[in-house]
Amino acid sequence: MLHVFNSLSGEKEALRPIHPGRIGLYVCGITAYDYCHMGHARVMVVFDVVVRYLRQLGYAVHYVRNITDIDDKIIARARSVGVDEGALTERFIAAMREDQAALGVLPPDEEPRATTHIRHIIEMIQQLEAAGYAYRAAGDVYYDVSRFPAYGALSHMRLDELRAGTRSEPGEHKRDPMDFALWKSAKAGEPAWDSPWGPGRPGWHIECSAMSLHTLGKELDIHGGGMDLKFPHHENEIAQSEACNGVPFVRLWMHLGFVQVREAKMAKSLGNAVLIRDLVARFGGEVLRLFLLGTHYRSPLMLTDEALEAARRSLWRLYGTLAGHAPAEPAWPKGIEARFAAAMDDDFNTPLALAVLFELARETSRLRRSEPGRSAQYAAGLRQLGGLLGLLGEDPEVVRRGAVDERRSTEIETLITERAEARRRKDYARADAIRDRLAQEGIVLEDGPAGTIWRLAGEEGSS
RNA sequence: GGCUGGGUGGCAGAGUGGUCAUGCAACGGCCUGCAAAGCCGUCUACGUCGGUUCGAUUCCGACCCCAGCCUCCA
Repeated sequence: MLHVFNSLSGEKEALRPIHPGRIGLYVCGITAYDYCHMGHARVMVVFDVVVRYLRQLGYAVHYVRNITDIDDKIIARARSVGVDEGALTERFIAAMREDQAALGVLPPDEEPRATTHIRHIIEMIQQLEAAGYAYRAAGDVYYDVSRFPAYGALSHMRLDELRAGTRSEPGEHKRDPMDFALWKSAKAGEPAWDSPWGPGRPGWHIECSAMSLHTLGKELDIHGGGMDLKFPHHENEIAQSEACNGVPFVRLWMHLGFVQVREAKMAKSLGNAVLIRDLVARFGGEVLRLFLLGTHYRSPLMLTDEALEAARRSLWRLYGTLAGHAPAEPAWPKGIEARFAAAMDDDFNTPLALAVLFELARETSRLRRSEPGRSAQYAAGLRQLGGLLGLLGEDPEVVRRGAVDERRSTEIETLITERAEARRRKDYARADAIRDRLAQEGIVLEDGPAGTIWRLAGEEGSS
C-alpha cells in the first residue's frame, strides 16, 4: 500500500484515489522567462518518478503540469531583451523541453498554458465575484481572504500571523495586505485581454485553479510543486478553488525540498542558480537524475561538484555491472523486488530503493563467473527495476565511453588490438606503454574474460 | 517573533528500541603478467543535556545549531 506524506496534514497517508484506479496529478510548472535550473530539474524528475511508479502500480494517471506564459516577470524580461512576450516564452519552453528530455523525463499528459485559458480564468473570477469572494479596486480585482476562514491551513499559519511581516506595494489597492490579485489591469503597452473589468491579465494564482479545474476537475488526487509554492501560491489556489467549487480541492499535497548551493537555497534572485543544461554538458542527464533521486524528495539537496562526481561513479558502477551479459529473462534474488517496492511505497523513498538496486548489482557481479546464466538474469532484473526510476536504459558501453566520436573510437580500438598482440607475445613493456598513453588521454582499459573494453576516466566529458 | 523541515561514520545519504543500510573516498586481501574493473574485509557514526527502559542514535522533555517560509521564486 502506497503512503504519501501530505503537507496539509503533516502525516503520511494512504493514497485513496477519488475514482478507483485513476489518479489526477497537477504539478506547478515553470514561468517561461529564463532557462531551467536544478530546482526545476528536481520537480521534473521527482514527479516523473511518481508518475512512472503509480503507473507501474496499475493506476491510470492523468498528469498535468502547467506553463505560466504571462506575468510581470515575463513582461519585464521581454522588454529588456527587446522581443515580444510570445517569442520569449516560446524560446524558453523549447529550452525546457530539451532539458527535460536530457533528464529522461517523460512529457506530462497535458501542459496547459495560462494564455490559452483566459476565458476559463475570467469565468472563475466572475464566479468568485458573484459569490462575494472578490472585489474591484481601481481596475484590478482582488481576492478577499477574510471571506475564506480556512485560509492558512496549508502553511499552518493563522491569518494574523501571516500579516505580521507584510507591506503593501505602491499601486495596489488591497483592503487587507493578505488579499491577492485575481486580475490586473493593463498599463499602456502591456499585453492585455478584454474582460468585464477592462483590459488586463490574470493574477498568477488563478491560472492554476482554472487550469486544474478544466483538465482534472474540481478535486485533485495529488497536487505538487516546490516548497516555495506552498505559500502563498498553493494557499491561494485552495482559497480560489474551494470558494468556487464548494468541494475540497486536493487530497494530497506534495512539496519538494530545496536544492541548495553552499548552505543557501538556489534561486534566481540570489544569483546562484545552476542551469540544467550546464550540468548536462558536464555530467550527462542520467548522472543528474541519479543524483537527484539519491536524496529523499522532501529533504534539502546540497548541490556540489563532489556529489555530482560521486553520482557519476555510482552510475558507471551500475552500467559496469550491466555490461557484457547474454540476453536473459529478468530475475532477482528473493526479497529484492519486495524491498524495492516497500521503499517506493513509503513516500517514494528513492534513496532506499537505489540501495536495493546496488545490492542487486553486487549480487550480479558476484555471480558473474560462477553462474553466468543467473547473473545475466539479475542484470536484466537490475535494468528493469532501474527503469522504474527512469535509469539504466542506455547501452552500458556507450554510457561509459561518453562523448567520443567515431574516428577517435577507431583509433582507440586499433591501439587496443595492437596491445592485445603485444600481450600475446608477452611484450608487456609495449603493452603497458600503450595503456599508459591512453590513460594520459583519459581512456581507461579493462581486461576482462571477453577481451579488453575501454571507458572514460571520469572528471569531464561524459555523455 | 510565528510557522515548516533538518542535525547520522572522511563526504553523501537511508533507517531502526538490542544483528548489515547503500553510494563515493581511503586502507588491507583475492583476482590480474602488471593494472583497471569486480569480489571479500576494515575504517566500531548517530548535535547537547536530562528522563523513560534491562537496554536509546531510535521514545519523551529542554536546549543549541542549520536551512526555508511569513514578499516574486521549483
